[in-house]
Amino acid sequence: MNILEKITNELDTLSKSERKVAEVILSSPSTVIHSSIAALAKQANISEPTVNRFCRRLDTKGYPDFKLHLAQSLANGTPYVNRHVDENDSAEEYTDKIFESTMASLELARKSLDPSLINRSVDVLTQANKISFFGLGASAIVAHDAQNKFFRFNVPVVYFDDILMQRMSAINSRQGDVVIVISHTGRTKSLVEVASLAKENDATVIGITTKDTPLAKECSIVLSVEVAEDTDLYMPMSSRIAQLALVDVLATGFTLRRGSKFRDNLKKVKDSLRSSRFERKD
Amino acid sequence: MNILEKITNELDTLSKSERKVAEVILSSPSTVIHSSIAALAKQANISEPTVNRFCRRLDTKGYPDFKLHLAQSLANGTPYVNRHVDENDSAEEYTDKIFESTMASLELARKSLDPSLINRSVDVLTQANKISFFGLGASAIVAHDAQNKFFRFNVPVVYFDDILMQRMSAINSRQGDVVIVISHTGRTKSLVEVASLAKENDATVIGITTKDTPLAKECSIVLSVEVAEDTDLYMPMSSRIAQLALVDVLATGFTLRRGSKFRDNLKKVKDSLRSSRFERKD
DNA sequence: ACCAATTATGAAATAAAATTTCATTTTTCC
DNA sequence: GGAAAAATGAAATTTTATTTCATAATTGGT
Repeated sequence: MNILEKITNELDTLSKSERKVAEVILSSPSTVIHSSIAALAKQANISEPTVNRFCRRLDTKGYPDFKLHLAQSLANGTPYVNRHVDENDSAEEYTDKIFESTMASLELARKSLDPSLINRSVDVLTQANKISFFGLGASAIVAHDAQNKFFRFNVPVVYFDDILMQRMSAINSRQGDVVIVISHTGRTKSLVEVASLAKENDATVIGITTKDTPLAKECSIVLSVEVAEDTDLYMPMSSRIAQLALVDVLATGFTLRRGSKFRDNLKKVKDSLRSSRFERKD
Repeated sequence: MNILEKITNELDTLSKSERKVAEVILSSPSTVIHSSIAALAKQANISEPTVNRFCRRLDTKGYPDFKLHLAQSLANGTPYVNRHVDENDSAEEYTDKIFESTMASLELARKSLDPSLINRSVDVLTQANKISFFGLGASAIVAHDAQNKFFRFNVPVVYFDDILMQRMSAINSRQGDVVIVISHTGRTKSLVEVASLAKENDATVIGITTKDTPLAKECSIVLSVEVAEDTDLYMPMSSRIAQLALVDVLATGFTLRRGSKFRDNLKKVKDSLRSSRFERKD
């Protein structure tokens, strides 16, 4: 949707003269939005009709419409997109790219989440006798984090990143227990089995995973987190951050549901750490 | 700066006819950016020069320039900002707020990072004999995640979230070892001590923390991650996500520095997981 | 390497859009 | 109530964008 990206993408479908136009625009887009078609044509050393044709090729109605699109792309910097890290990127470049991809993933994840399912999950969680978080690999970190949050709520909560412990725990679960299984791929065999075991033992199984996967099929509630393909460079990156944000959402929902008195309690938990820290001398 | 806000603000300094223009624009700004001055004039039941005067009153150069500003205001609706979760928020509302705050934090964190320090950190990491990640509480999760990433690089890497193990490990460190200490507050006493011990034993200490804190003072390199105040509702939320993104950046820097052959290796690590997963039937 | 066919390009003409000028109307304030 | 000031729109002008069409460049076939 971003016109600047589009120009970059279509660069090789353009004719020679049109490419000249593209280059002038890419090199200083902010100047162009204040130029007339004549000025731009002169800058690029080509004729006005060429500029016009260039605009049309990018699916805009003409030059003024193109400028509108360009202005929108320029507004607010660039919206977050997945830009791939490149072999020769400087530290600044790959830092920017990673952060931007992460933000783009969060944006996408947010859009793909179904609030009514979040609501149901929070319902179930607030009424749980016991909450278990299971994950492996990168998702283990998310489970770990979830435990760190939920244990503050003074609810029995466990987290396991060990297959055997997960199995044992799943088998011991019963009605009223909530098991949250985290897996980006939704295809990790042992986790699918754990989910299945927990379900057989009447626990409510919430899956933080991708929809339409073997794991998703075993869950009572599927919180599907969509993440752009191939953002990750052979390591889980964006997916786990989206999952963590989702855990934040669940924890927040939980505290809201419990009311203000409960939140005072959280403050106490936080304050209890004070003695372990150096004073701030403000 | 936002032209729509500006119109609203200046509404009472406008003349009667100009106000008609303002109302038409405010009621459907997205239509206006595709209208000519004549169309807009007709819509508002006033003449074209009035539209032009209206534009000038808003400090734009004329109608086309005004449309440009309008288009920019419309782009990207709302930039990511910290919006506080409210007592009575619906699931959808607090979900959006959490995700947006997270994105806002990432944006801020990115801006506050110094690429040259990232570069130096990557330098040090690629030459390390051993890498240790230490954190407690929410930062333990970040350390855990970092281990999960760096162990793929086939470098000796450890992670501890236990004070005693951290101390012992720090005391055993030596020249060529890199110790990464993670703490958002930078004031956790035991972690500051661990950093100090590691430093005394000639390890390079990298702190992922807030600058100008007791921990920062003990570090050879401080990667300071700025996070907006009081985003967090008695729990660390945004801070740890920004730290995780930073870990991604370091890991990415590491792989880039090591060249393409190294990346083939990563692929192998990833592929090794295949047998533990259900096949995808695409 | 040549020549038709296709495609790309720009000069000039045309059309569209925006702005200025100026006469008329409306409002303000004594 | 009426002169001065401000607001408004019709028409003229200017600026800007688009279309048309003739020419030039490129491509693909032999």
